[in-house]
Amino acid sequence: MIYLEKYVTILKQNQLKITPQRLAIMKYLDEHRTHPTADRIYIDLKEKNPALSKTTVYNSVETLKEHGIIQSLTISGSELRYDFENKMHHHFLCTKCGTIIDIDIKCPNIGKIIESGHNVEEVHGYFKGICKKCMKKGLG
Amino acid sequence: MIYLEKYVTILKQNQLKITPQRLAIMKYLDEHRTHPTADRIYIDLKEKNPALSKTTVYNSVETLKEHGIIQSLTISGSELRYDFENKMHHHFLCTKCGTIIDIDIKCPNIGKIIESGHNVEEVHGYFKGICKKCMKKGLG
DNA sequence: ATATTAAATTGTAATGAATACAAGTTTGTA
DNA sequence: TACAAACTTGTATTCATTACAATTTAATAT
Repeated sequence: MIYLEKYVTILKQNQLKITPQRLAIMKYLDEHRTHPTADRIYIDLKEKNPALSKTTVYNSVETLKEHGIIQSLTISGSELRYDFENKMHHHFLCTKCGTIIDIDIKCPNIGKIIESGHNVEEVHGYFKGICKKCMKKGLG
Repeated sequence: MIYLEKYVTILKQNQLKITPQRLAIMKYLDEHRTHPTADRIYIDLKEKNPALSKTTVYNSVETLKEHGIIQSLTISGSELRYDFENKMHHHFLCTKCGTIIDIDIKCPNIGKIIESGHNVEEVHGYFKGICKKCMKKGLG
């Protein structure tokens, strides 16, 4: 379990208890950068750990999010998705293949909003359209 | 009903049938720039028109959205919200009072994404934090 | 005007993501 | 080793949204 040290350290830094469930969820999110839903995480992790509860997954991702360890996306509308990458970046949802692509840009408008008196805590940039791959396939 | 001409024109331009329900929904959205949910629209319009069906509201806002007459937001996560303003702008959700404020800025990053080969159809910029009013009240 | 037909509306039932809750278990510490 | 707080589990709900079939209405042609 030495390879889980990374996640143990993060949980300790956040004064969160180290549980096998949280470690499994963090490892899963770290290794699956596909912006999965809580339900997807649950289904996949349940295979190796049948005792896992859906509530645990929902609670865990919420806790990890509250501590800024992971971030959540609402780009697809009907469900929350999670991303182990917690630095600011944008997302592109392909309406053909459903893939969510990371867009590594920062929003240059935050300054203006802060200047106008609001306190900005989260920034989300979502683009929707047809991705490069689908365009090349002639699906555009 | 002369004051509904504006919405009649929009529906005609989009080759959509002119129904009292659609007119009422468009008028409501035009006059309530609070980014209401379909359910909010339903509850409020049902008062004057008890025969209104929830399904009609959900169908109508979806149709209006498909035609680009209105736009939808997923900023609050658990529900879809609608906005009569269809030009590109961003939104700020205050986590204290729940207000969604329009932010009249355009995203300067779209060009880069198009250059990289994706076809961009929708752009959403969401900011979350504590709004100016709540900050002044000392709620920050 | 009237008939026609495609489109829209209605109401109920079903789905699916997320949450509430109470009981039991585990973690970290004393 | 004992303890309290935190975490996990499973079930039962909630709530937004969708599916669907029957009915009604709007726009067009007669």
